[in-house]
Amino acid sequence: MTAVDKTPKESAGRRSRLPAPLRRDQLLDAARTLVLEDGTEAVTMESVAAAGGVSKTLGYAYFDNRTELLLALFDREVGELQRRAAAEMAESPGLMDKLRAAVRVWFDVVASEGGVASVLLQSSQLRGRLGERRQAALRSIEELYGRQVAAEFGVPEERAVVVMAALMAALGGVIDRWTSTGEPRELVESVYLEMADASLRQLVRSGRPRP
Amino acid sequence: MTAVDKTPKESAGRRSRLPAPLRRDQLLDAARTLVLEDGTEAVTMESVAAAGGVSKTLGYAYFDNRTELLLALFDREVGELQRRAAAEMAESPGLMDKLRAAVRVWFDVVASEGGVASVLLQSSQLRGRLGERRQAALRSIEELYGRQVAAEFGVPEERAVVVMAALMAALGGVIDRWTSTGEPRELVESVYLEMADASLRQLVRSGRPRP
Amino acid sequence: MTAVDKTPKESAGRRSRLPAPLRRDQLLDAARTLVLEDGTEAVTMESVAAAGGVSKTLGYAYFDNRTELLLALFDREVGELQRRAAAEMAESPGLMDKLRAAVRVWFDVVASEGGVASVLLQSSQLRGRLGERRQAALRSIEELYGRQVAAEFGVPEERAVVVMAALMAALGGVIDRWTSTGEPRELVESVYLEMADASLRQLVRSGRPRP
Amino acid sequence: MTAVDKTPKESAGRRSRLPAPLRRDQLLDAARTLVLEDGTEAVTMESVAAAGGVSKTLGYAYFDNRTELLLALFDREVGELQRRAAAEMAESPGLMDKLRAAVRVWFDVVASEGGVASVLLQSSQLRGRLGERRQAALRSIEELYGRQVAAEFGVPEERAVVVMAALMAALGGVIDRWTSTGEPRELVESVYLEMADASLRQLVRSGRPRP
DNA sequence: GATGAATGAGGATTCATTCAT
DNA sequence: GATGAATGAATCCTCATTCAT
Repeated sequence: MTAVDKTPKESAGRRSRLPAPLRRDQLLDAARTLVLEDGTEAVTMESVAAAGGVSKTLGYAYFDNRTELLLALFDREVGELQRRAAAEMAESPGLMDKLRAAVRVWFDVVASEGGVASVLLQSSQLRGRLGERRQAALRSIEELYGRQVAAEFGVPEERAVVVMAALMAALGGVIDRWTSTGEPRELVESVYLEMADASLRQLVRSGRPRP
Repeated sequence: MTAVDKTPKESAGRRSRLPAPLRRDQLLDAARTLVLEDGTEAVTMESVAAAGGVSKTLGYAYFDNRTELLLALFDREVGELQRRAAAEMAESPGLMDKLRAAVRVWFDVVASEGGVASVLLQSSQLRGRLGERRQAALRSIEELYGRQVAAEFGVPEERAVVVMAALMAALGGVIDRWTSTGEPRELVESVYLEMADASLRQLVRSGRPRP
Repeated sequence: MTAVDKTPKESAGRRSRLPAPLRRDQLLDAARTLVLEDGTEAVTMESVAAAGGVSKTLGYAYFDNRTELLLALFDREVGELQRRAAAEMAESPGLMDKLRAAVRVWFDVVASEGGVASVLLQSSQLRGRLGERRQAALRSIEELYGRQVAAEFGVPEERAVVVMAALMAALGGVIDRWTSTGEPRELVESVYLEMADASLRQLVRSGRPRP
Repeated sequence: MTAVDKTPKESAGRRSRLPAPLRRDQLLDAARTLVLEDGTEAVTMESVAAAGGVSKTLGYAYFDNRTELLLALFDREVGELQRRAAAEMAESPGLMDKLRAAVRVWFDVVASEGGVASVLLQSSQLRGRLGERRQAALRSIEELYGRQVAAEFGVPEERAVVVMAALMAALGGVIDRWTSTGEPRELVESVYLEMADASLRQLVRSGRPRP
C-alpha cells in the first residue's frame, strides 16, 4: 500500500519472492550474523527479519517460533562444523593427526566466519531446549572421540570422555582468548595442540597398568 | 509462584527495615540463587525483589540498574572465589600443589553451592559491560597464574597464559560435564588434574630451549 | 496438529482439482466442524483450509473474506435446519404437533451432528453482519411461527412472537444443559415440550378476552 | 517523556495515581462497557486500558492476564446480579412472587446498565475457563432455584432444574428480542412472566401422581 | 482452480525504569 | 529506607489479506 518498490533492489535478487529453501537459509544466515555480533539473545524474530530485509513476521512461515529457529541454526552450524571436521579427520592417519586436523578446521572456521558453532557449543548459559541440544551435542562429541581414543590406546572410556570434555572446552577457551586478545593464531593453536597432545599421552600413561 | 495474587492484600507486609549493606547482600544472594537456577537472564529487578521478599523496585535503591546489580554480583562472587583459592594456594608449597588446591576449592564451591562464579566466568554469551568484566577477570586470572608459572619454570609468559586460558576453560568444561552427567567427582577431578599437570609439564618442556 | 512441519516437503500435495461447488461445500463442512469443536472464533481462513486439506489461501477463491464464509455457513446450516423442520411440520396436523415435530428435529440434529445451526442461532456474542444475520433469522423464525400461532388461536401476534422468542431461547438453553450435563434426552425433551405446551396454552388463555 | 500533562485532567480525578482497588474497579468498568458495546472479543488488555485512560499495560498490575480480567468481570457482575435478585426475592412471599421479583431485577439491570451479567451468562460461545465458569454459574443457578421449586411443590428435582434452565435461557431470549426490537418492556416482561408461571404450574401438574 | 510467498495490523506479555509518597 | 502506581519499549505470535505464478 505504501508504495513499495516492486523492482528488485540492490545487487543480487535480494528482495521479494524467494524459493522457500533459499529464504530459510537466508534467515538462518541473518540469525548467524546476529549471534556472532551480539549473542543468542540478540536473535529475535524481528531482528532476524530486519537483518534479512523482510517483513517482521515472515520468519514464522519458516520456523514455528524463535526457539525452533535457534535450534535450526544450531543444527545447521554445528552439523556443518562436525561434517567439515570429520572430512578433514578422515584424511589424517593417526589419532593425533586427526585431532590436529579437527583443531585446524575449528580455528579456520572461527577465523573465516566467526564460528557460530563454537559460540553456541560454549554457551553454557543456554536454557531450555536449546540448552539441552547443546549438552547433547557436546556429550555426543565427547563420546565419539572419547571412544576412539579409548579404542586406540586401550584406556578406560570413562576417563577418555572426561579428557575430551576438557579439551573441547579448552579449545573454546583459547579461541575465546585468541579472539579477545588478538594474539597470533600460530601461538595459540600450537600451545593448544601441545597441551592436547600431552593430555592424551598422560591419559594413556595413567590409563594403562604400569608394569 | 506461578499465580501471583493480584488482589490487594490485607495483611500488610512487615517492612523489615534492614541496614543498607545487609539488604544489599540479601538482594545479591537472591540474584545468585536465580543465576544458579535459571541463568543470568532470569535475573530481573522484579525476580530479585520477589526472591528477596521485598517490593518490586527496592533494588533500585541499591543498584543503579540491572547491569550494575549483575556486575556487583559478579565482583562479589568472583572476588570471593579468588580469595578462597588464593588462601588455599598460599598454604601449598610447589606450583602444582597450588594449582591442585585451587582446583579443589573450585570443585568444592560448585559442589556445595553451585558455583555462581564458575557459571559467570564461563558464560561466553555475556555481552556489554558484564561481558567485558568477565573477559577482564579471565584475562587477569590467566595472567596472574601465567606469570607465576612463567617465573617458576622459566617459560615464556605468552605461552603460559594461553595454557592457563585453556586450563581455566577446561575446568569449566569438566565441571559442566560433571554436573550434567553426574559422573563421580573423584574421576572428573583426578582426570582434570592429571591433564593440567601434563599440560604444564609439556609447557615447561617446550618452553625451554632444547639443548 | 501442534507442530506443523515447516520444512519444505518433497511429496508434492496432489491438487485434487474439485468442481467449484463441491470445493465450496467441502470448505463449509470444514468450517462447520470447527464451529462445533471450538466455536466461531476458531474459524480462521487458515484453519478452514487446513481442515479441508487445501492451501492456506484457497478459501479466498470461494469467499470474499472470513465474514462472508461464516455468513455462507450460517445461511446453509440455518436454512437446512428450517427446511427439515418445515418438512416435518408439514406432515403434522395440529399446531402443537407441528411444534413437537420441530423440536424433535432440533434435538435429532444436535444429537447426530452437533447442530451448528443451533449453536449459531444461540450465539448472542456474534457481532457485525453475522450478528445482524442471526438476529434477523431469529426474528423471522419467531414471526413465522408466531404468526401461525396467532392465526390458529386468535391471539395477538405481538404476544405470540414474544412467546416464540422465549421458546426458541429456551430450546437452546435446555440443549445447552443437555449437552453439558448429559442428562437423558427423553427427560430434557419431554420437560421442554410440556413447558412449551403450557406456555402456548397460557398464551391462548390470556390472549383472548375473558368473558 | 513526550510531555505528558501532569495536572489532573477533565472532571473527576480521572487520571494518574489511584488506590489499587479503585483502579481495579475502574478497569472492570471499562471492560464492562466494552462487553456491552462489542462483546467479549472486544475486551483486550489494550482496549480496556484505552477505555480507562491508562497506559496499555497497566492492566497487568491488576489482572494476571486477559482471561483473569474477564473472569473477574464475570464474577463481579454475575455475583452482583445474583445478590440483587436474592435480596429482592427475600422480601417476596411465595415462589412465584420471588420469581417475579428476580425477573424484575433482571429487566431493570438490563434497562439501566445494559446487563453484562445477562450477556455473559447467555454467551454460549465462551470457551476455556470463562466458558466453564459460565456453565458452572448457570448450572448452579438452575439447581438453586430448581431445588426450591422441587421442595415447595414436591416435584422431582431433575425435572425442576430443566425447567429452570429453560426459563433462564428464555429470559435471555426475550431480553435479546426486547433490546433488539424495542418492543415495550411491559409486553415482553408480562408475556415472559405468564409463560414462566404456566411452565411451573405445568411442572407441578405432571410432577405429581394424578389420582 | 490452486498454491506459495509475503505483508501489516493487532493483541498478549514482560521488564526496566520513573516518580510520588 | 521502602512501597506502590504507572509507563513505554520490546517481543512473541496469530491472522486476514494481497499478489504473482
